[in-house]
Amino acid sequence: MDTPLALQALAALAQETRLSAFRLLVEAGSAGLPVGVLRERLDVPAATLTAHLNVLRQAALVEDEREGRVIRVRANYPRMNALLGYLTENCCRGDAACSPNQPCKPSRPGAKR
Amino acid sequence: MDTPLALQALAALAQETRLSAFRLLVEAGSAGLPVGVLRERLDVPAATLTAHLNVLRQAALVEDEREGRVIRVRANYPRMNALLGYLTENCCRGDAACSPNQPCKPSRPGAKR
DNA sequence: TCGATAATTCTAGAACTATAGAAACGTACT
DNA sequence: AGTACGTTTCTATAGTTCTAGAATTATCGA
Repeated sequence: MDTPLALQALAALAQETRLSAFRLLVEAGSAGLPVGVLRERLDVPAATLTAHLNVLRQAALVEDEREGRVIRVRANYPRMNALLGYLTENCCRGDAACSPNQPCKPSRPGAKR
Repeated sequence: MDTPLALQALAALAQETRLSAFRLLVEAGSAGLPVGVLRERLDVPAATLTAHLNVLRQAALVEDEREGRVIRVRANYPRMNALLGYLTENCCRGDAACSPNQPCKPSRPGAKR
């Protein structure tokens, strides 16, 4: 990940509604959540949520897929892991004891809550 | 780490000069760097750098110590690790295969560059 | 084709953030 | 005391981001 992408991702996450939305999606795993469910859980007007989702989309932190009228949104785990890696890159001059971040992979696509 | 602290840390990092400064400090390890060295490497006016350092300080991402006229700034590793942990918390519904982030610890305080 | 529902785009005002010059402050040296 | 140096605070301006109502688009079922 390069600096402009990391900045975009950080700026996207640096806002309460977006951070909460992203965390709900990270928790939801690869099944993701419909926009309407996010709207309900976050309790924001639809236009406001869309504006925030657009920021997360541009930063490629989430992806979505239409299912009829519903749009299902998912966290982009590889992008999230790339961001974590970027932040710890060259930690302590690349010392082997440092930066041992392991990626987070959604392993149970449709598991129950 | 709670949500307001995470937001503050993310907002602090979501700016080019601050992100670069923080990364230089992460790389520098626990020896940190004097403000003047940061100013030189980042090539920004002193007042601008101070304003940015104040944001990183408020977010507790850096700490500093006066050494005579020089102020030496250090990355706050525990805080950085807490932020990374916050972002992956409850990843994929707390699945054991997920969120195995390991902390980054500066292990060689005064190692050469 | 119509009506309902899900989500989006458009828009504009309010709130916030970045930038950097000038002045001030703290420490060191003579 | 006086000068130099490193850093900060103060301040103002320019620029960006947030928010949400109203209008719009897309899909579905009858």
